[in-house]
Amino acid sequence: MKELEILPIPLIQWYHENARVLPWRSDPTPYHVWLSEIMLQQTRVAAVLDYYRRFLEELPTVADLAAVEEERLMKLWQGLGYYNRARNLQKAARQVMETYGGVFPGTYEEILSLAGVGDYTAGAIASIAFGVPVPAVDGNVLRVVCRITGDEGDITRPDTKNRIRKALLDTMPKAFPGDYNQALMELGATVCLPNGAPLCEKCPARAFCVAHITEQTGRLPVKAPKKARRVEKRTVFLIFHEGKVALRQRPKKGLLAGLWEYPNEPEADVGQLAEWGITPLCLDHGGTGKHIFTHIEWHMSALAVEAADGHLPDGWVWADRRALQERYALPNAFQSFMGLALDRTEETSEF
DNA sequence: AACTCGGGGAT
DNA sequence: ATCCCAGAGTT
Repeated sequence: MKELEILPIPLIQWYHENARVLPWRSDPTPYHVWLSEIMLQQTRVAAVLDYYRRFLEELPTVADLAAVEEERLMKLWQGLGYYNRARNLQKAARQVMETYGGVFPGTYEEILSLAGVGDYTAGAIASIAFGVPVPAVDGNVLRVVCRITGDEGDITRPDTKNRIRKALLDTMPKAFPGDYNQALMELGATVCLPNGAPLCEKCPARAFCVAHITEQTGRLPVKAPKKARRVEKRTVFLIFHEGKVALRQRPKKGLLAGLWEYPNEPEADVGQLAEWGITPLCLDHGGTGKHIFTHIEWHMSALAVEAADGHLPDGWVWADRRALQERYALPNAFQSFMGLALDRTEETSEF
């Protein structure tokens, strides 16, 4: 592993010259670093920027986050995905308030004990916000290290990840662990790109990178193939009455847990409305939509319904246009029906 | 170890 | 279409 011993100085030099200007780098308090790291889990920098700004604008401190209404929290997270990150974020904020008296803990083990914080995120917060010399091994770091050292290990395997974490711990510059960890990630995000398209001419490790020298960047890192998605057909019901649309809340666990949605069922028809006690006055096609999750693909066909009266099953709500836009958190899966819903809802005085 | 959990941008 | 992203929690 002698490549990792040579790496720190040229990499840190490169990082100081090429680091992107990012909002969580300008004032890296533990709260800022933590929030950014949670938002950045499996999510690109570009997708996070606006969410990060809006979130801190409304919830500038850990205490604010601990106290905010869940419905408002989910609205702030709407569209970012992996919604349990938001719930765990608040759970952890309450841990910080109650267990640590409102002061963000500074050791790797304490940070790791927070909800939603795993070994990567604990390492990132500890090193960046507190200067603790621990690695932060994400997908970028695995790719960079496997290429530079010519590691053939399957990066989807925990033992490969643990081996690389240990190698980094033994070779990282202990004086500036935060910059080193961020430099590894920055290199992976901007130069050592995936899918065999790295910009090796720009890489500070090009002189000693095993994958570059032996022309194996297209093959490394080794990664086991992932399982195929399953397709689900769903019928979506856009039910209107007096300028409002019917919404229901999804179950507390599982896919899109706790978010609001237009009622939908697997391959249902108008008969479904009777089961809900809804009398359709007129029916239209509401268009179609496709949404691709990581492991599921929804093919949706919508029915637009004008209801004869205001009756709905327990727990469902009538949302006017403003509530649809500003109150209820809907997943992006239903975005293709938003245009029709907005057309057929009205602003009302209620909220 | 395998599975679940979003959404989007790049190729 | 496929890959993969500053991964973590559950089973």
